Amino acid sequence: MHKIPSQREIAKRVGTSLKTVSRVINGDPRVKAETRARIEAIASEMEYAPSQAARMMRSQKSDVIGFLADGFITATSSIELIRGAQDAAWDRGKQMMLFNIDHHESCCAARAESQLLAFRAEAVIYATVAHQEVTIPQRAVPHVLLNCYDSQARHPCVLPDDYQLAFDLTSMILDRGYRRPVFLNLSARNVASFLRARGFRDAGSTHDIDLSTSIQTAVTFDEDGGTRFLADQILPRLFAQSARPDLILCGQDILAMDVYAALNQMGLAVGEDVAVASFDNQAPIAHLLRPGLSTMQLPYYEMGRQAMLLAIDRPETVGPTIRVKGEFVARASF
Amino acid sequence: MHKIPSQREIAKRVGTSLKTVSRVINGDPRVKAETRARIEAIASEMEYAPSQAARMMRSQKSDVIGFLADGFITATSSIELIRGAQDAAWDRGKQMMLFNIDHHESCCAARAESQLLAFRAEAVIYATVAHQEVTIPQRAVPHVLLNCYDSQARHPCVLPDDYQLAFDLTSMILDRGYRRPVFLNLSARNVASFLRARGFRDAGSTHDIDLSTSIQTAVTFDEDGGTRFLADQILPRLFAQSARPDLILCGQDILAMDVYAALNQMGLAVGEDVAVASFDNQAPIAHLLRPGLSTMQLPYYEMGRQAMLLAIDRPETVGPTIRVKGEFVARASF
DNA sequence: ATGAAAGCGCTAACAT
DNA sequence: ATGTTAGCGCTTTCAT
Repeated sequence: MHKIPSQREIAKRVGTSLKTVSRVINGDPRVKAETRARIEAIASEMEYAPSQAARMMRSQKSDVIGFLADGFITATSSIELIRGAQDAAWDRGKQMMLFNIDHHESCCAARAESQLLAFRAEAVIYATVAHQEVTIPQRAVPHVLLNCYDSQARHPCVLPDDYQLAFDLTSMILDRGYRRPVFLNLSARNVASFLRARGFRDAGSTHDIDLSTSIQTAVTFDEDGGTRFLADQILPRLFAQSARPDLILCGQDILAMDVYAALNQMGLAVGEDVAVASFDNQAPIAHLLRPGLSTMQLPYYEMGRQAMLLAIDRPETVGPTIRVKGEFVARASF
Repeated sequence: MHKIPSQREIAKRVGTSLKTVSRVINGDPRVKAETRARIEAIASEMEYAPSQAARMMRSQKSDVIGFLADGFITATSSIELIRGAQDAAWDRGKQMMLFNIDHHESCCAARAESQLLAFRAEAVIYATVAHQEVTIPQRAVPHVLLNCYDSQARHPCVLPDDYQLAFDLTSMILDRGYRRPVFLNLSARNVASFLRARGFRDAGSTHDIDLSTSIQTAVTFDEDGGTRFLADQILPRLFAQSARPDLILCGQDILAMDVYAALNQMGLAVGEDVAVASFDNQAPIAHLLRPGLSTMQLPYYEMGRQAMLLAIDRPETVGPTIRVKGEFVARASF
């Protein structure tokens, strides 16, 4: 276990002043090339590494950005948010500190907050697993909301453009000639679902097709809070009608899994008898379903990046709402 | 944007010495109750928050543990590792710093390392997505390996007990009366798969059943590095034999998805005509398959915790290998 | 191009 | 029970 030397110790060994060493370490050009080389050699030999603590203290800036992930991080989505933010922080020479918090246990959030205060975090990103409204009061430290928005717009925020995602995907569907798409949406309690339903409907209007009756909620919650999908109840009903759907649009990839199963059970071949499309939360599922599921990928990585850039560049407390578009990933189901 | 006061400023307002304030902040009991109350009141009124930077500098300890996540964090498994470590750090008053690195881009790992040095991290956890062997030389900062082990055992490590997982699951299968289980394993390049195959076989031996010919590799990699499962090729062959399998054990939940599909296609009802069991990587899949998939859950959360505890409590560089057992999650497929 | 001095906020060590 | 002093490692400011 080796003790990391200080600039003073390097200065002593090199026979120069502390300040000159500091200049070299910080890449200040006003040092004679020869002196610089000597110092660099010795520093590296002594395995010098600057002390962030001392730097923070003296310069009064921490280069730390906090990331509060609210709700248990289990979904792939949240990881993409984190990765995007992490990479952006990294690019800008900032250090991101991650905390999993549970909004419902206030003690937990409070501890995270005091940690971030102790590190003098310059900004905080508050991210939720689902696109939702939250209530975050104004704070001393600027906050950026990620995948959520404040009820009173007190903070800048970065959101998936769910309306546009649905609008674009539906337009693509109609452009390819499908005429009777049905949207199996997630719970309408959900902001994303609400926006997507509107995007779906509006894209229909643009093509002179009334899709307002082609939207169904295909998920319920059982007593113990578990999610249940209803594809196997809804689809047989739909296909019993005279005008059968030609495409099933699923609110989530995992719902698509159920839709595939239900369609198979009904003797329908996905991609041939009926097309399926979805919104992408879980790449591995979309990839492994057969035929591969064509999905509108949510821009979580990019959202994470944007949030971090806002956090770094906009010290103001209020700010813009950024909506990020998705990217369509074509596979074989549609 | 409020400037956080220092202990000195509080001392001035209260009319006491700096050190007394320090005592109160740090919960030192040797302060008159009355003085303590006054200081606490003022501190809270001034919104005092201790400076971690100053603390680190003076006390020469950082309370920071680094977490290097090698390979892109996409799998649910990695998040559980991170959550476990995070929670343990938290409980012990440590701060965890997370970095995603890509082993193949050395620049990236180097940057993470210098960051951790700058923060004077007390230990580093190096975690991989897959259970594998790695080569990590001895370092100045103690390393704990998580989900991987050093080729020369130079570091303590925490691993899933894949052998035991398979042994226990297989024993359970045989105890319940199944006599012809088949193990559709992942690639044998994989350490976990290798160990599980042995556990499967040995559990068979314990029951006087030879399972050594009941193990098949059910995954290949296509040119572009994508994974392909072979359930639909393997299963029909197996079921064409006179002695049909009575249970399919899958190396991964996502493979089980394919197995369900293949069995359905063959007109076999999972849970009735044939049982299915699996090793759990992706809870949502296991939960949503119908019937629900019974899986041996990998102990990622617990592994993360253990690794963090090792990192905190064992400053030595070398150390033990900890193998963590899984927990069986019963659903309806077996 | 180089250096000296001060001080960031805190705590360890040692008084009183 | 409380206070004084010194110094952690660095950067800022001001000299030379």
